[in-house]
Amino acid sequence: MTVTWSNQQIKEFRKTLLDWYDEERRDLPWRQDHDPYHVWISEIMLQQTQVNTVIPYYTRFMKLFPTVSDLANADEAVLLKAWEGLGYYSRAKNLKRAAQQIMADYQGVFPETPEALEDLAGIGPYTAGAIASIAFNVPVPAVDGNAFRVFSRLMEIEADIAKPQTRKIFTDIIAKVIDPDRPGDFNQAIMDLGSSYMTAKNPDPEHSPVKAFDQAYLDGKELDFPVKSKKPKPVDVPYVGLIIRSERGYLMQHRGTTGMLAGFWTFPLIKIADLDLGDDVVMATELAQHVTEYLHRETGITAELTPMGGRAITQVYTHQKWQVNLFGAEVLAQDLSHFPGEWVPQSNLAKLALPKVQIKMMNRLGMDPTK
DNA sequence: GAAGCGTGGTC
DNA sequence: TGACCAAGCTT
Repeated sequence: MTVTWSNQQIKEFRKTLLDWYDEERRDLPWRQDHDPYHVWISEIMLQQTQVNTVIPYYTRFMKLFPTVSDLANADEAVLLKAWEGLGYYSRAKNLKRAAQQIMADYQGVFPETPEALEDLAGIGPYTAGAIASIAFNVPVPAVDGNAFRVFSRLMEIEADIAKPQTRKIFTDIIAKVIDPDRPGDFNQAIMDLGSSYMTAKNPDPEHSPVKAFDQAYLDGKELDFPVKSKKPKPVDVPYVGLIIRSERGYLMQHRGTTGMLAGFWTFPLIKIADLDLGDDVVMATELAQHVTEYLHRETGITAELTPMGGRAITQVYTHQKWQVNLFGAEVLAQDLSHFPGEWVPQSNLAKLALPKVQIKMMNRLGMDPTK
């Protein structure tokens, strides 16, 4: 059963949490001030991404784009390159869109209310709450995975946190518990707690500053919370990857503006299901013939494709697991009329924004993706 | 409201 | 190796 707290308990919890935070808060690059631009960029980078991963990206990003104005005017290719390796690349594109909104609608000055913040591209309920509370001291919850985990344990809340409607339950509870005088510190303290004593795996509730408030721990049920339904595992998707080299460089494909890895460049990737091979099991040599015809149809290139051997390159995403089988050929360069790609000299490859699967293909060839 | 969207770390 | 997990948002 969900525990409820008295007003007295709420006050004691706030003091205990904030006293601990004042002593133990992590010193992070984006915590040097409360500039909304700094808070915003860090919060977007931290979505589904760990602190240690974000730190070097954040530092580089601030040198490249020091202000909202710089970001609004950013070159999209430079922006994607700065985000390369962080994943969820729509975050980067939304950052630029939101920066343009701030310049156009607010003369470059950040709006302060959660409602106005949520109207900016890429800012949802969590990020709006984080910016409003941390940068502007607005007493609103910032309900992220940490808040779900911490409060589900403190109060033994059994609602499934994987379900969208569960957010309201937590938002309402945290709205009552949040410290009205220090909402930003309160929200950040919950996050620090969630990434130290109250982690998902191997938590240490025994030494937590708020263990007296942790009902799940007191009942010996720390790991029973949060309740979270499972997601299906990613499905296998077989691909062919083409290593086509000419005197003008490698054949590279631009992945368009929507869907997986939008805006990125890779060696041409063909979903084997798109080759319409029927249900028969296809041998590598036979597959090579089909791909050769496909390549000719799409690019006009005539090439004698050879399977490159070795295991398929594997790339796991949230919903798919790509298995990329490599085929290669040396050809004479020709103009690519309607194919969305270009010949790229090896010396220019590193200037493009390259996703991990492309890095892995290059590594297989013994190429250095950084030059 | 479910599904799509990346990558790196951990056990 | 597989199965989660990590400061979610958009459609």
